[in-house]
Amino acid sequence: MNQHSTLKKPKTMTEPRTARGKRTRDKILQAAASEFGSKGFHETGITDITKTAGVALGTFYTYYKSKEIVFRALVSHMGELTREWISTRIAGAPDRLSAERMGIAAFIEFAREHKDLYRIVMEAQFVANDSYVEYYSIFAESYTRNLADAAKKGEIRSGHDEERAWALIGMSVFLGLKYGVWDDTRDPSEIADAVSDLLENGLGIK
Amino acid sequence: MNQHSTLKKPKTMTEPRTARGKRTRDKILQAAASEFGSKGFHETGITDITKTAGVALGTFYTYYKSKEIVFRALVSHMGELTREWISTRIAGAPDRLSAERMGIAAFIEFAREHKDLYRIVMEAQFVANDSYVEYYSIFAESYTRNLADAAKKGEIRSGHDEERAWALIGMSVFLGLKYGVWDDTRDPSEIADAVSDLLENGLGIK
Amino acid sequence: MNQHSTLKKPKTMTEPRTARGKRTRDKILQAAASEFGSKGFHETGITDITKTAGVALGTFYTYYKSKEIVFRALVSHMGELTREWISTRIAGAPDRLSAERMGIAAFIEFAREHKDLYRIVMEAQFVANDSYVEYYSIFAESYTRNLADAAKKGEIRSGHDEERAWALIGMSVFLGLKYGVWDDTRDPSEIADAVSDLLENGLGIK
Amino acid sequence: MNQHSTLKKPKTMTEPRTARGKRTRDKILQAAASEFGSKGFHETGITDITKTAGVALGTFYTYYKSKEIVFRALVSHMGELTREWISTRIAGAPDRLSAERMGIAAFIEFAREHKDLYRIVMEAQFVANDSYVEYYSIFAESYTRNLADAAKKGEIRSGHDEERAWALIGMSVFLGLKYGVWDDTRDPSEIADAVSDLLENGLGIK
DNA sequence: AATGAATGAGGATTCATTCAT
DNA sequence: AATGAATGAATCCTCATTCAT
Repeated sequence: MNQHSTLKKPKTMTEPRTARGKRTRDKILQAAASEFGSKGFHETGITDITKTAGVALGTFYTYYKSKEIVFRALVSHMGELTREWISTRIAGAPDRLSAERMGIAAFIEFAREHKDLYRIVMEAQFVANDSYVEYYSIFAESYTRNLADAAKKGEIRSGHDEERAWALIGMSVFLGLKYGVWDDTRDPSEIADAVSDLLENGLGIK
Repeated sequence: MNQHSTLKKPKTMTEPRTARGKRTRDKILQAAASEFGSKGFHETGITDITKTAGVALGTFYTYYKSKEIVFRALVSHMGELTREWISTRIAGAPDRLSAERMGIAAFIEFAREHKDLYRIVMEAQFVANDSYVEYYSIFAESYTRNLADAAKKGEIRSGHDEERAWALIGMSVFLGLKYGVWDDTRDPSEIADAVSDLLENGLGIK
Repeated sequence: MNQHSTLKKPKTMTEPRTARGKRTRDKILQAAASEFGSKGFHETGITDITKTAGVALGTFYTYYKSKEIVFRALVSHMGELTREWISTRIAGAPDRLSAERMGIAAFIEFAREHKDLYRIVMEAQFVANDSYVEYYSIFAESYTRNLADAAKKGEIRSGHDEERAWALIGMSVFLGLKYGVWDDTRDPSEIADAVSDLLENGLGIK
Repeated sequence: MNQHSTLKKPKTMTEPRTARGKRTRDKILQAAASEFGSKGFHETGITDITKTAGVALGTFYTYYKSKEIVFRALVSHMGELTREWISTRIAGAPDRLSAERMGIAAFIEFAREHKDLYRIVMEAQFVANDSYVEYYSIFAESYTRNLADAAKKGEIRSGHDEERAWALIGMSVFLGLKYGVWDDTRDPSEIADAVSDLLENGLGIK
């Protein structure tokens, strides 16, 4: 895409070389997460971020080339966080079906604990769509693999794994939105149980 | 029809009084759908809309008080369209299970035919969140009712209908995104079939 | 001023030819007075005027070439009104000194009764300065004449009449503003009496 | 110093923190005075101001929240300037009558030297009426006190001081307008002398 | 590394006026 | 004469980004 393999000055972008620098860069990232999360990308100004971070306006650009760049950083940071969160919580699952139930509860809890970050991911669709696609694609791939493995082990019915993976992800995402973000009065594991039957046995009679 | 009887002074907003007026207002709405859909709310300027509509800049404001207002109009317009689309397509379903399968296919087709409008609805979350919540809440309510009715009739297993409804909506939405918007090479009914087994029988063995 | 003795179409400006027309033109002028008077020239839109007048937007331009034109019409209309009002009220004055006292009271009353029009005249300074200058110049001239006559008759001390005229006008205008527009709780003739001594005897002792 | 502790979010308005900042803010204020003064509030664009000030458009908003805000700043700035100017010039007056004569001359001179600022104050009536009222009210109060004191000392006839104060202010303002702004060919002190007799002895004979 | 002043492209909205009916 | 739809120039203000200190 770079037509002229430009020699543009490499900007002032710096990986922080000092501990102080690292701290500052971190404060900014935290602040960005909080501001983007609560006000959204477009309603958040760089000054909102720097004010929250307690640094001067210009300092922002010492660590991030642009507003969009921090946003992207946040999204991939989120990806890692989510995966960690979920995998930690389903680690002890005896089989895939239990893992699914635990995963749903974990997802709702995650959404509830990290409403802000949850929002950031969704907004990525409109700010940095490639990050968004990537985020869910990584998810879907590993999900697909898990289903395939489980099917092979005979823990679940075999089927079209990719499609099932996307379907299940959509389920979790919306349950996270509804019972994590919008209505956080219900007990997550209660929801998980409620949907559990659907997962295990489907809608069909018998 | 006045959704949010805001007390702001009514400005000069007018329902078109002539046929010509109605035509113009419609051209603008169409143009807005197309522009918002392809570029997103924030990247779309009023001039983009009016250029596409083939009217002068000021004409926009003869029919819509603000950029956000058209956007909202579009979202609720979408709500109606989607519900019509789906209900038309599952009209002949013999039972709920078939209706679900047909509904998924219909959803994917809808997303594919109306990629732009699909995007608008999702972006509503960040531009007019109340419209977004309303959009899905209406959906969920009728979905919940349908499940309850079907359960009563013995067509499906009985269960927690609201939770199942949200889960199923999430499923459809993501399948629409994945196989309608992002990857439109697959046959929608093929996808519907693929997920059908999950719906009917769940993941559990036997 | 017309450099090319232009053949520009004479616009659609019409002296109303029908009684209905006259009525309409008048409703518009009344409405303009009321709107300009209460909201000021810049805050008043043509639509405010036509709405108040109960006619359609376009109708305005059937009778007045522009917003500024009505405003000017109003200012000169005002000039006549004021002069009438004052002269009526000091008609029976036995001498200039009495006339002055009565004139001040009349001025305050006028300002109070016609707060809106009073405001229009003052705003003329910034919208149609020539009208404003003319308005006061006409006033000042006749005032000057009156003083000269009175001095000749021996009713008042002789002096520099033009300067005195402007001074006295300023006095009235500010008293009208203060005790007519801003604070209308005081009795106008009481104010006139209060200032009367100043006029008659000046500030000097004896 | 916060006059109207409005509850609006404080935006990013900043008192300049550097000397350079102070200089810039001042250039802008000067430019605003000159532009508003010559073209009036509504005919002056922010770009007119910044061009005259020799800064970029955005810089304006670094120092003033809005067009109206600078205008108000100017009006109160004017209040101080006028009071200083006058009080300096009548400082040596042996008594109130002399002070009055000198005050009138000073006022005319001030209007002549600061035509622009003079205009701004008058326009305040239509742009920021509260500033206008305040401007003259402060004036009237101190004027009233001065008259009362002088009367007590026996320097002038005693009378209704508030009313006299407003009358005298009106006189000065109009003389300033007529012989300061509109017609600046006459000698101010000549005018003052001309009106002096009116002030000292009134219109009455003997 | 940190600061905050300066920049100016960009965009939404208003409104006097015109014109076709 | 009356209407109201259509026009588009004009303008205020925002905010990401740069730069001198």
